[in-house]
Amino acid sequence: MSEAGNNLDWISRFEELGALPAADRSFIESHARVVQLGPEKKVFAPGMKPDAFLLLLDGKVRVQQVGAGGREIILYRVSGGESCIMTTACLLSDEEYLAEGITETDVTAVALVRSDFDHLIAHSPAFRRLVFNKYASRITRLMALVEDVAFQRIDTRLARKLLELSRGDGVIDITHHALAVELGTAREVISRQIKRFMAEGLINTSRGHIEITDRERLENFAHQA
Amino acid sequence: MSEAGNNLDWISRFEELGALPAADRSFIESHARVVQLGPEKKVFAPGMKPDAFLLLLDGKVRVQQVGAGGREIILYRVSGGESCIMTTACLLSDEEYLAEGITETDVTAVALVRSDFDHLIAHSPAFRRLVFNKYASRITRLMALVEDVAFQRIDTRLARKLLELSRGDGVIDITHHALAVELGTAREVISRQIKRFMAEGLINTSRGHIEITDRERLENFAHQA
DNA sequence: GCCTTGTGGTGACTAAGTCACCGACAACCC
DNA sequence: GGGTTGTCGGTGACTTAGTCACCACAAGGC
Repeated sequence: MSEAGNNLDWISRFEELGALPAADRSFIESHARVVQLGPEKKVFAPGMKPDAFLLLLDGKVRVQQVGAGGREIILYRVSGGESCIMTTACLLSDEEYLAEGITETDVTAVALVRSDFDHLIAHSPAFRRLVFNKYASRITRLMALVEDVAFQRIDTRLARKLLELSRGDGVIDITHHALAVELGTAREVISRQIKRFMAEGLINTSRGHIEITDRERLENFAHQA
Repeated sequence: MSEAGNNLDWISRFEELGALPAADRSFIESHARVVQLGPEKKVFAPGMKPDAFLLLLDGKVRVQQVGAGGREIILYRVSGGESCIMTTACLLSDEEYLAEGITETDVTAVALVRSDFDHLIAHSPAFRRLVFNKYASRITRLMALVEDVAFQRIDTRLARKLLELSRGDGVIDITHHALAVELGTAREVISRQIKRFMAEGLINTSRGHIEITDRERLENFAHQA
């Protein structure tokens, strides 16, 4: 974890921070630490307790859970401009992390130690809004995830995930294993489903690579039921 | 929804409210509405938006999601002394309810309209703590639920649920269908698992009734993996 | 008595997950 | 180049979970 200088102009890049009153902005500027991390680094792990509030400026962090049998599932991702609710939740309720957070890209974040976080929450309505708006909408997303896992067929879930991950050109670079982790299932299940999609002519695949060839029919799978 | 007088002494019954500074307490007393509801009433449903913050004084509300195929799963319960995060989340982020809330007993609650809620959040650190502590710990519970649904076998999950629901005497009055809703699975799956537990001598059952006869071995099922 | 509703039991089937293994291929070292 | 190693993906055989259709029985209303 390397530290960068404190006098970058990150605060203006971060739109919602830019909207804060001048007093809050200068409080943050003088108290926050800017932190940088490479890709595939662990930000936190189960059993740890957060010591600082984190605001992502740039990059992406995935938060995933590891089950008993070693299977994993991705709960959500935090990207530039957002804070991690897991961290906020644990800070607020003084609990341990249950999941792990892993950087997926180079990441730049702002860290505020607990006492500074408490001070801002207490004194800045704008900062409170910034923290709790995202926080709240993440809860509804988590509930939607429960429904997804409990009730949706995996062909539906895989089709959705492929569409979500595909860039405009319908190309995805990902392994079957990584897709299994996205959905919290087993690699073989993904492999077989991918084979079926390919037999149907919906996609083309090669090692570590998937190409959507019939987006329309794939969307039919995604939106069924 | 019937209204009771505003001058009950509910505020002292609610320990965490009792800890609030006098100014906050009197603000709540003068602005809050006390609401009473019978059992099995819908408090909110998917698509609605909350218009007031709710603090449960007495009773129990279950929050559950209905999936596409009509299957249901219970996300969590709110009981006396707690606020409903779903409501708080939707208030804070201006979103619609995704799940439904149903009273399980007679319920007494305190309702604070949005503007009064905002005022307290802004001006009372103690009220903020009260709201967000529970809020935060509920998030970690939701994540644990995701793991449970995604990775645990249903014999494990059922054993756990039976132990959780059993009173001290190991007696539970519940139908197979209701158990299926608790776990987000199908009634037949529960019926068969119950049959296996009975064949193993772990429980005794009759219509709408389950009795744990070998708690120790049932706990082995619950704690496996 | 009959009829309706709620409850749970069951067989036959499909879907999903597990286990064990294997082959293809890429990366790396020598 | 050849050899080793690790990742990636394919597959058969099996178990577990969920679905579908139907039936039997109990409780309560009429």
